Amino acid sequence: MTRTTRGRRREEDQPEGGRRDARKQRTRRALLDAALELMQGEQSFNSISLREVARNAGVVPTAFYRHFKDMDELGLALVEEALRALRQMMREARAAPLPTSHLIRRSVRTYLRYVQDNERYFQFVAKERFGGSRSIRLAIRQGIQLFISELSTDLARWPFLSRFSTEELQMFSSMIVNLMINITELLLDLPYDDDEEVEALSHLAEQQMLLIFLGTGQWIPKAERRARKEAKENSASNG
Amino acid sequence: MTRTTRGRRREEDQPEGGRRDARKQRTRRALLDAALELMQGEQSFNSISLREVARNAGVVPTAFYRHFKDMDELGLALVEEALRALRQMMREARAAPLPTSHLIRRSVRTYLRYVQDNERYFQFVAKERFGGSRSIRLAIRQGIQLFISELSTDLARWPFLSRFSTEELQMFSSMIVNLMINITELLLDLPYDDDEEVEALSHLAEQQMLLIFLGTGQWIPKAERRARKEAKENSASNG
DNA sequence: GATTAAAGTCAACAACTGTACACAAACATC
DNA sequence: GATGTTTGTGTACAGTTGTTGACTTTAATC
Repeated sequence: MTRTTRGRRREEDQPEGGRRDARKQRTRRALLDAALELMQGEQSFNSISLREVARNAGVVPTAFYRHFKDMDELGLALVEEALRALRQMMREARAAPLPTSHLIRRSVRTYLRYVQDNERYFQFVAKERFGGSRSIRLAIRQGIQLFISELSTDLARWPFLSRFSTEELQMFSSMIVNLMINITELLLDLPYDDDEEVEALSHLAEQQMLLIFLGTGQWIPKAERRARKEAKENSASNG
Repeated sequence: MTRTTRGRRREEDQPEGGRRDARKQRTRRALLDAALELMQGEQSFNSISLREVARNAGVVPTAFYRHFKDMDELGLALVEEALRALRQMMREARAAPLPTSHLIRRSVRTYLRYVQDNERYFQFVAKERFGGSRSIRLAIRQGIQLFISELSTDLARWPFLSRFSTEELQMFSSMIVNLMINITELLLDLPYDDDEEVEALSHLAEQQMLLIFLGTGQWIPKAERRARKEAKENSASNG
């Protein structure tokens, strides 16, 4: 007759395990999903109402407050979820490093596939990156910055990029990230997932990345640039 | 006693000249300005209300309908104004071509100055590029595409870029434009116009452009690439 | 100067919004 | 099994919204 849950008495044990909490998490999820759903259309985040979200989640408006004090708080939760998922993907990609052959090709495709699978989140982030409240914008910006930094440390391990300063690597990374953000936004604006169009976007992204890498090949590191300048001045004063 | 305007009787003459029309244009402007003003804060375009705009323009809500049938129509008018101003700037820049020395430096600075001077419009466009209604998004996208095309034809005149196909030039142009869009958005998000920060952004933009141009220097045109491949195949079959 | 058309005002409406409060049900804990 | 807490419901209220329709004022036209 005693429940299987009899064992755990102390509150510290599995504080998120009860039936009650499961229920709570379920409607919380429903609210988040409802918000994402509503943003699939023309609406932006601060044009959708608390009531609309509640209605779409199959819950009465006042229940909203049991989960979020504000719409803004819900918005931040969405940003957090989106960026966490992205970081997760990055970490996995790093754990199983691709062979250098066709590396760009593969990682671009993996990424775009991921965007398609999590379209709603990316839709949200794209809209709120500049349209959202200050706090939301900041959260997104920080997420992107983190992204850039991680890519930067990855690039540092590439032999033909090792001669650059972290500052320069950051610049390269930010260009690559911005490029991918741009491609992402093009992908999101496709009327429907047309495989041919996605293929074209992949190709475009690859080409653009290649161009940047070609650029880095010709880039003269800051340190060297200074050295050359000094050499030139010396030869001028000597001649 | 006869007014100085007595001369023009026919409606076809100067259809926009009357005192009445002047008044109309004035409140129309007030409405547009009010909308821009309201968007300076946290709000996005479809979260500001018709009444709010009218109130801010010092006019009763119903007067709005004498000028726009919709908020969406007002939004499109704003896009149109913003893009027209931008095209105007481009045309002037082309009419007085800069000397090639420090060309990048100068044009970047001219552009960023322009963004600062027309901050409200750029703020609006940045927010609505992905947050707005379908029609607004489309209008903005078309404007950007036009921008890319014009830059592309300009680049075609540069000697060291003349060997590329229009398709390739379009790609280079789109990268440069996207780069500048990114810089623009960074500029708009500065808490206040801090000259030092603006200077840093200018420098960043220059560096990034330079990297792209270095990349084009190494880029093998599609036509040549095919030729080389064939040559390789021939030497393989001959050897 | 009378007539006509346009630009703006006023009052009213039904619908929707965020939030407060008292309440019912479900569950955890003793 | 009684008690207290948590999660969701129901009702209510004061504000705001978009849009109508009838109105005044203002300027252009005959």
